[in-house]
Amino acid sequence: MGSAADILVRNPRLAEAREHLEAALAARRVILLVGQCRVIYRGRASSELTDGDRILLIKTDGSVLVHRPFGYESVNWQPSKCLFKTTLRDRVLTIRATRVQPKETLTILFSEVASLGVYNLEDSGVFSMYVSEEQMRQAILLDPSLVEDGIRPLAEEKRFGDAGFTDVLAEDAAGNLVVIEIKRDRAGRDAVLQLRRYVDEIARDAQRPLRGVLASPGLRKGAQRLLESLKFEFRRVAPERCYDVLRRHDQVKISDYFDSDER
Amino acid sequence: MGSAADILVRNPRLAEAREHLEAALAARRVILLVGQCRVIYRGRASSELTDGDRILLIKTDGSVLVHRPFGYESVNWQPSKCLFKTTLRDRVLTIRATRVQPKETLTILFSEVASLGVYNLEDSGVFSMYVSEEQMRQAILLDPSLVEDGIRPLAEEKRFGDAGFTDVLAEDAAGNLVVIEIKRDRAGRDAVLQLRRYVDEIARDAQRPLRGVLASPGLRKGAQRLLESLKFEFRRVAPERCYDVLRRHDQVKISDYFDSDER
DNA sequence: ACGTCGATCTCGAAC
DNA sequence: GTTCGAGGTCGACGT
Repeated sequence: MGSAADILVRNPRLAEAREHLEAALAARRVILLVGQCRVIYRGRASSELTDGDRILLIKTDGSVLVHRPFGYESVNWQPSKCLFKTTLRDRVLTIRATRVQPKETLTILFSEVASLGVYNLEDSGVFSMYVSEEQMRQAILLDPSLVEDGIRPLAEEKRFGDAGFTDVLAEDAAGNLVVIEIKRDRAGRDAVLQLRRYVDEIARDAQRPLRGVLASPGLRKGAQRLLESLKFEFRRVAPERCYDVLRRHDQVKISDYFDSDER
Repeated sequence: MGSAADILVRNPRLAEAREHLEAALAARRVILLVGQCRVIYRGRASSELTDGDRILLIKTDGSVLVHRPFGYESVNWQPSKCLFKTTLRDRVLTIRATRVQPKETLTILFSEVASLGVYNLEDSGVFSMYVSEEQMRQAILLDPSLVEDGIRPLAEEKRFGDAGFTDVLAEDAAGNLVVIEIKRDRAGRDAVLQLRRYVDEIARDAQRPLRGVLASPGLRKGAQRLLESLKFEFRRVAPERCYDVLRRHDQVKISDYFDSDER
């Protein structure tokens, strides 16, 4: 890494800040600007934020984040591929980030800059997450007994009309079709309704009895009742067991998912 | 603001960085740490991110964000009210942010620090946003002709079972009940299903004919067909007209929503 | 605490 | 381009 900070200045004059900014934007560097600003957004909605101290982060892909000193979420933002324009007038440094589709603009007006950092960051790190819904699905395909003994998956990612994909379509020991909806977290009513959509869709073409099964670590309150009223079934599937299956089939890279003291 | 940056150091040794960090965490300052790190998350799910240059932002409320040099979203994070612990061992500066409920920990392991900034930021700015779904609802309550002439809202925020709230329940000129579902953006199939849920819920108790109306700026593709098959209606309601109504009733503070050159 | 729903949601995948 | 579903979604609001 060496010295990743190209620029790191405290309380720069606005003109100086603008010069660094222009060069950094042209070079597609990561920019951190901390100072007093107000923010205007116009696009899908409109917003205004009056003066205060904020952190502005501009990334290499042209995405923009404005953070207040508190709160997890950014107060204003712009996704990647923004076009930038800076102006300096009347002691205000204006940064405008424009997105084309949909057309929206984010305008940040700095009246004071506490610090400006410009960085040349290299990040080719690999990000892995466990256990996603997709991994639960893979585990169930590898070992369908996670859901039910004697069940056999019929096709991966089979599509039915506009209703989207069923998570898994299978056949049980008795020859019934089984539509399986998977949730990585406890399933609520919305998951049951989603299952119903898939079941309805498939029922239109199916020539044999059809079962709807919700596979998840648990059920939220209303889900049980709704599930019963629709004659669907619930199968408890713990992410831990899915992980075991994946590991047994060497589908998982992570080494210390359950043993690490980081857990 | 004066000098909001308490600390701003380039390439600090890890021990120095840790000292500043500990003091800043105790003082509840905003912290910006840029450098090479890897990240481990354990909680509702698990994730690992191998080495790379990242931006770490810790806020006054104990929220944490780890940003890669690209992408709008943070790669790892922790919501507010985290507990922190830092350690320095084997040339690695470890920052651990723990959340109690749900129990989850985020561990960031820095091997190099390009810059460390500690800030005392003041932000009492006011954030205003237009036009939200709630504002569209207010506009429709103020001027129901936005949806249909002769319609009269019956009650705000009337509740029905666990199904949640209807956006607006009204009575039309003929005395029918009208359930109105509002969307600020073009409405998709999910909005129609949501409307059905409210209509079904109310139909159980209603003593008179019931209509379901979807009020939004437009319809997505599948929504039209689903709407028709369920015998519901669509009413085009533009956010701009809602804004006009709100402004006419002095319900809006913003001055230049449509006239500003920021638009 | 849990459940529901909106969001400038973002992001990706399929069509 | 559009549509659809996942997300450690988050956050707000209500029970």
